[in-house]
Amino acid sequence: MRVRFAPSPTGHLHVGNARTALFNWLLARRHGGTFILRIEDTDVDRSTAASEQAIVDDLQWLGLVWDEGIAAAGGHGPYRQSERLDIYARHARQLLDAGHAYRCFCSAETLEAARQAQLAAGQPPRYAGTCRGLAPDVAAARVAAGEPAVVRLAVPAGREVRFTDLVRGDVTFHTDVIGDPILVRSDGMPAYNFAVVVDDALMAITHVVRGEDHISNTPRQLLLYEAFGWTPPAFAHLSLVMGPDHAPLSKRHGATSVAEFRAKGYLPEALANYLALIGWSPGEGEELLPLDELARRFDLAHVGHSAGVFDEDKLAWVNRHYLKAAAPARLVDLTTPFLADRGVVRGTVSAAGRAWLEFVVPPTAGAVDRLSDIPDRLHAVFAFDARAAVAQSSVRAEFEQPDARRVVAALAEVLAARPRLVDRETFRDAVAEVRARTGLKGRALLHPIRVALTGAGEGPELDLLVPAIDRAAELPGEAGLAPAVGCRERAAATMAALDAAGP
RNA sequence: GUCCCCAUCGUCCAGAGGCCUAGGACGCGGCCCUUUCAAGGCUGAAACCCGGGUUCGAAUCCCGGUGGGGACGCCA
Repeated sequence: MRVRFAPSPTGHLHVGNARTALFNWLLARRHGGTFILRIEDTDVDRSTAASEQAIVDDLQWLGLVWDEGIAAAGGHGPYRQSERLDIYARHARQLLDAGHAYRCFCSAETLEAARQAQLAAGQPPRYAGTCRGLAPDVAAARVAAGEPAVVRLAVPAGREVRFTDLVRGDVTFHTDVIGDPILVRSDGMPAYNFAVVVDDALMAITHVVRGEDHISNTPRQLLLYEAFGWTPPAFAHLSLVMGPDHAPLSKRHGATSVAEFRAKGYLPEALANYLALIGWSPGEGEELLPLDELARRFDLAHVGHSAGVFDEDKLAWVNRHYLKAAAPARLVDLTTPFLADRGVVRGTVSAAGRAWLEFVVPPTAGAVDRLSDIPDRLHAVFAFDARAAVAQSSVRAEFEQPDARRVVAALAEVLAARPRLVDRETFRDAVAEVRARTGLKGRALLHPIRVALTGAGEGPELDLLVPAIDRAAELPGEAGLAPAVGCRERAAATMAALDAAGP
C-alpha cells in the first residue's frame, strides 16, 4: 500500500488538511504501507518556499513522518511538481498524439464571459468544446505560429463513470456534466487534474485518500487513467471539517491552522488525537489514545460520511489529558516561551530559575486547558500591588466580610515571625496557626488569605502558589525570572493598605 | 441553476433489521471530594430531519421531500 499527502504550499497547514494527512498516515501505518509527501506547487503565483517549509514543520510537529517525499529518500522522485515539468510535458504529448487531448485557443476572457452567461441563464457552466473539432494539423500550425493554447482532455460524451469509494461506496457521474478539463495551461504548467494523475500513477500510489471537495474531480481523473491505459488507484473521500456554524472552517472561527493551535499551547499529540476523532472512532468507547494505537485500529470502512464540526472545547479536554501526562522537563521547555512573552522569564534562566520553573510549571499545567493559560495562573507570583488590589471593588467586598481583616492581621503576624514558606508543609503549618488565632476555617479562612496574598479571588491552589511566591522571592536577580515580593511583605502591605483605606 | 455527497443528543462518535427503554465522549446542571481555585469521581437533562414504502419487526433497507455541504477555474 502506498498513500500520499499532497499539499499545495500556498499557506499554513489547515487543520482540515492536517486531518487528511493524519488519515493517510494512519492508513499507511495500519497496513505497513508507505506514506509519501508530495508538494503540488504548480500554481507559481501562490506557491512559496516558506509555505512549504511551514507545512513540513507542522507535519513533523504533529509526528506525521513520511517515508518518501521531499526531504526524504524515495525512488519515485522528484516529489515537487515544479521539478517534474518534463514528465508532464512528455505525458501531455502522449495524450495529444493518441487523440485523447486537444489544443484549445479560447482566451481566458472568452471563457469567463461564457461561464457568466451560462450561469446567468441557469445553465451549468461548462466548456462548450469550441476547439475540440479543430483539425490536429490546423491546431499545430497555430501553435507553431506562436498562438497561446491550453491542452484539454477530450471527455467522451454520453458515458457514465463510476467508482467505488472506500468510505462512501459506489459513486456515479455522467460525462455529460463534465466539461473538457484543462490538462496543460497556456504557460506550459500542468493543471491539477493532470499532474495528480500522472504523479499518482508514476509514484505507484495505491490509495488516494483526500477531502470530499475532490470527489467531483475523481471522474475527470478516472477518464485520464483510462486515456493513459493505467489502472486507477482506490479512492477514499473524507468529509470536510466545519466551523461551529456548520460553514467551512475559516479564520472567522478563530484558529484554523496547525501553527495557530501550536501557538496557543496545544500539544501535538493532543491535536493529532483529537483530529482522528472527527469522522472516526477508535471503538470501544475509547478516545484518548496515542498515534500508534490509533493506527493499530484505523479502518477506512469505519470512517464517517458526514461533515464534522471542529470543537475546540473537546480539543482542550484532550489537551488537558496530555498536559497531565507530559514529562515535567518538557512542560517547562514548552511553557518557557509563553512565560517569556509575559515578561516572567527574562533572558537566560539560571539553574535556580529552572528549578523554580520545574517546581511550579508541571502542577500548573495539569490544571489548565493549554500552555498559554499558564502565565495567567502564575501571574500573581510576579505582579502584586497591595494598594491597587485594595482599590478594586471585588477585593474591597472581600474585606468587608466580617472576619476577613482579622485573618489578614493574623496572617501578617504569623508570617512576620516565620521563614519563607517554600513548601506545602510550611504553608499548611502557617495556615493552621492563623486558624488557631482566628478560630476560622474553610473559605472564611482561605479566601481572605488568597486575596491578601494575590490581590484576586481566583488562581491556582494556594498550596502551590504560596511556596511558588516565596521561592521566587528568594531567587537572586539574575535567575532569569522577574523579581517577586514574598508573602510576608505582601501580607503586611495588604494590612497597611487596608488600614489606610479605612474600615 | 446543474451534478455529486451527506443526514443519531448543542457538538464528536457507537449503532452493519430484533441485543435500543438508542450507548459513550465534550460541553452544560447537580452531588461528592477539597481548610481556597482548579482538577478528579459520581450523577442528570439532552438525539434517530419529515413522509411514504419493504418486513412479523427499521435508527438501521428502498423511494420521495426537506435541510446541510461540495463541485462546476489556465486554484488545488
